[in-house]
Amino acid sequence: MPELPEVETVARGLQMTVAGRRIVSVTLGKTDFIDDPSALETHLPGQSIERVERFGKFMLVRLRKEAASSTDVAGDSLLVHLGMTGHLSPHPVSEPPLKHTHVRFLLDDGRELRYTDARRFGRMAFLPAEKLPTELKRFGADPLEISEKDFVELLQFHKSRIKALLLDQSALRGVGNIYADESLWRSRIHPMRIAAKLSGQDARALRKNLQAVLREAIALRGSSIIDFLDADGEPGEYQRRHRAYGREGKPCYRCKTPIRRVIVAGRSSYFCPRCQPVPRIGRKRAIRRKTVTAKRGRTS
DNA sequence: CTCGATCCCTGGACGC
DNA sequence: TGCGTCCAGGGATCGA
Repeated sequence: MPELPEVETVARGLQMTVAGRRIVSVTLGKTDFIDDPSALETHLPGQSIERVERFGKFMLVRLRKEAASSTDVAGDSLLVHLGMTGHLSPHPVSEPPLKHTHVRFLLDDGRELRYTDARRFGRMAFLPAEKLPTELKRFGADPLEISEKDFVELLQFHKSRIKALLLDQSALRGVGNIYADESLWRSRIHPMRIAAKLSGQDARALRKNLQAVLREAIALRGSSIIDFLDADGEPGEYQRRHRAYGREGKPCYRCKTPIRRVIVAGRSSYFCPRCQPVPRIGRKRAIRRKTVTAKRGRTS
């Protein structure tokens, strides 16, 4: 579940370990998660890794052609999404590849940058310089950089549930299920509240808490629930700090009320029913839905 | 615009 | 031990 803090951790690690290296060749395994596999084989060999950045939940590997005279001009890039189980890390070529290794970039120093992804929920795409700006415009603001004014307006203009909005990459880039739930718990906001109906005070608190949660998670190298390891293969520490996510039935850290789980925007959402009360409208809706699903037979 | 449902994919947890 | 089933979940897509 790499979200913003995990991807930031991996990107920083790769920046330290592979920036400046030249890609010698590309070896592909399964390619159904790659936009245009042959573009990787055609365009990557010979280019150098100028730097590795995070963009939302993507890693943006900025490349530089051998002959390029200046580093100011944006070059081609490789966009990598780790999905649920993706790993991107350098290994000595002598080391046998792990199971589910689908892409190997041979580097000019005798190492290989390997992409491993059991579930192949990740994505990889080569982006020529001229296509990068258009691609990046599909995404919303970085949650760590968005101003208070912009954040409050973003909420005002959306009638969706706040949880769905937080997860919407075209609204905010990088927030996933864990940090959405954690920031809502800290802000005492129920995940089903309508974004536009939140008070300005709630909206401002949510932004502050979201940013705090993300910064703290980055400082602890992210959460490693099951599948996530950073570029050095070290698990993150933030999962020990989770106050809502994954804690169904366990007591709320504030009020001891058991944490509950509901599905919002198709995702498990953990919240404290006492600290994060359901708004009146949401309550009516929830009851109506319950009646309907009871007739149909249920899913859990 | 926003919603839910469905699909993608594999491995871990759990029940028997 | 082994098998079947459920579940996790980001994102694309489709119909309501």
